[in-house]
Amino acid sequence: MINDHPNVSAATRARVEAAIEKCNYRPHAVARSLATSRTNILGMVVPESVTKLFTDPYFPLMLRGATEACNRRGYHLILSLFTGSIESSVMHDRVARSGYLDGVIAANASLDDKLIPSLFEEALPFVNIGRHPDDRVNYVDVDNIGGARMATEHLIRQGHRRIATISGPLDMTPGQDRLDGFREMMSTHRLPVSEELVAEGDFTEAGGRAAMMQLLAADPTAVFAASDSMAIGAIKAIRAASKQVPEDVAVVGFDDIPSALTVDPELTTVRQPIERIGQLAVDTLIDLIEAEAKEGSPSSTRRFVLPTELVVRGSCGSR
Amino acid sequence: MINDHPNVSAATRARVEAAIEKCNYRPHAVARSLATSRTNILGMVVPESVTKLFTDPYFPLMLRGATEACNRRGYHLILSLFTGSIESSVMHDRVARSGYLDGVIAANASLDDKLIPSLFEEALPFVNIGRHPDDRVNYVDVDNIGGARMATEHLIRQGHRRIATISGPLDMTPGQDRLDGFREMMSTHRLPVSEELVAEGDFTEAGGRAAMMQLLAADPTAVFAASDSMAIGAIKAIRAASKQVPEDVAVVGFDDIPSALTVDPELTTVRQPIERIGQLAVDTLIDLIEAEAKEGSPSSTRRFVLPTELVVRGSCGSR
DNA sequence: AGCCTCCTTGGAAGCGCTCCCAACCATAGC
DNA sequence: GCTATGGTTGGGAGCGCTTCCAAGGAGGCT
Repeated sequence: MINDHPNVSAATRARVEAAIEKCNYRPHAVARSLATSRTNILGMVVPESVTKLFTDPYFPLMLRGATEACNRRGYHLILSLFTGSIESSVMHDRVARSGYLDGVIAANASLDDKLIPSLFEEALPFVNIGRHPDDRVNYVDVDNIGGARMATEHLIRQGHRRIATISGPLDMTPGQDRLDGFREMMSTHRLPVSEELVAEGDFTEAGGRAAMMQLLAADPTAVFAASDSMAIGAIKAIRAASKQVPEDVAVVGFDDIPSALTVDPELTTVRQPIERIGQLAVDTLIDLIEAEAKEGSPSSTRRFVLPTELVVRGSCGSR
Repeated sequence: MINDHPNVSAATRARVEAAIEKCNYRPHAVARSLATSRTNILGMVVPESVTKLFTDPYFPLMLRGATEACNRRGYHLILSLFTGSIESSVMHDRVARSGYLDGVIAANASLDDKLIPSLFEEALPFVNIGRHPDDRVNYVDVDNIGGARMATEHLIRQGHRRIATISGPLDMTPGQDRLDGFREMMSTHRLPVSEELVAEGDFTEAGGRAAMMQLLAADPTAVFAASDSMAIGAIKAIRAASKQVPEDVAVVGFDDIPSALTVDPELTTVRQPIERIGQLAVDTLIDLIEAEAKEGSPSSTRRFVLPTELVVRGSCGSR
């Protein structure tokens, strides 16, 4: 009875522990898993649409938060990137039915991603990163709408009227929400948003650059980019058009990735607690798994929306 | 006999497969693992000294290569970042003795890292990323010395004589090797390398910037940075000192990360096949595991050194 | 037609652990 | 001194798979 059983005498315990020490014994995790039907392994699943963004600093940071929580709570993390070369139904099966996973974190599964239905089918506990309309889905998200509102309002307060936005992909909820927040705040201030002031990016620097080149035709005095990578791309496009940031065009980003501090001028941005998201997703998932094990039935849905915060630096012209 | 047994009649096989289909049956991976003592799970271990570099694009790319190979060959990958908050002996144990891993990839374990001895002790097959002097260690590396030589030689050919370098951390082999390559090529051309022309960085952009600020005192006409992130930092420091790249100071980096193309001017750099490293490490590890399972004894040591390639762009002044 | 061989198939053991239950011992109460 | 009680310990079943072996069946040979 290695497992902290309450009714073992201290003497026996000591004797056993001495023996363990002597033989250098380790319990065999696989055998234990078979007996308990628990593996202490979680899956982190990155859908194909998101894998290409994997080099954005967002993912490493989120992953670092997730692994930190796993380390702290004694779990392992299997990383599954859907890499296109394998059919995604195979990957879904491998994740949902591998038998190795106690639970899964879905990294920004889009609303129509088939991953989530197959997770339900296998009754595998999971937490999505990013909101999801199905009310059985547990998720951890950040206040994208609020953040986008703050960013937009800040630009409006600076006196800007012709404000453009580079949205994220509109099939991803953060892309959608940040655009919604922008539109709402513009409309609150009765500022029109003509279609030439909106360009869809893909969260990458190259995409931001391309979108900005297009937006420059509309001659905005400010731009709200839905990610820092895109904001950095936008700054480059603005410079390439021989304009100054922030004098000619003010720029605000979203994420507060490390390089927001290393661009010139430093990027005004909406900070989201990226590592915290990974941590919280893992902690929530483990709580879910352990509650289910204890109570025997799936526990109530858990949802967290972390606050975002405007960080004012040089790129918006207010410093 | 689900497992491709040779002596099963076609009819029986078909019947069994129909039943499998009908009951929606999946073999229980954990039970199978217990019986075969194979899990098809690999570990990717990132030592503490390297975890802080985890947001550099290098790791996501390498990881993407590694997961691609795992997907292709039907393995899973457990990601272990040593996050300081947990004592590293505990982490070593959790990796080497978890019982879940068929093998391990050590991501740039430094020469004195205790991870490698504990892997030997458990007789767990492993592949290190980066060379290792112990001749029992399998590894995958890139030709860091050759790459550094090419970069340096290119600058010399451009007519530079006073060439500085920003090295990586000298307790990591790539840091050491790239500095060696630089020194060798300088010495080949009988160019002195005074100590004021060498600054140690930490592979980060901030570190590169700080190192460059220091080097500017020595007034070099060119600088070889041992990573692109550091090169980007260096460019910023050069600009901050009101100098031009490449006119006043030519810059060459190392890695060819995606943002080498998005800096202005585009970065001349030494390309290393980052995703390929991850892939090759996984493929080698799996080969090792499967050979060992077949032949019963540890197979011979495998070592790969991938070539590097100079990519000439704008930052070195030759275009 | 009988026998041998090879192919096929079903069954049992075992992987190393947990969990449960029954047996045990010691102590205390009557 | 005997039973009741509670705390302790050892043993057996079972988790779901693989692997090995023996029994059964079909076909070919003499």
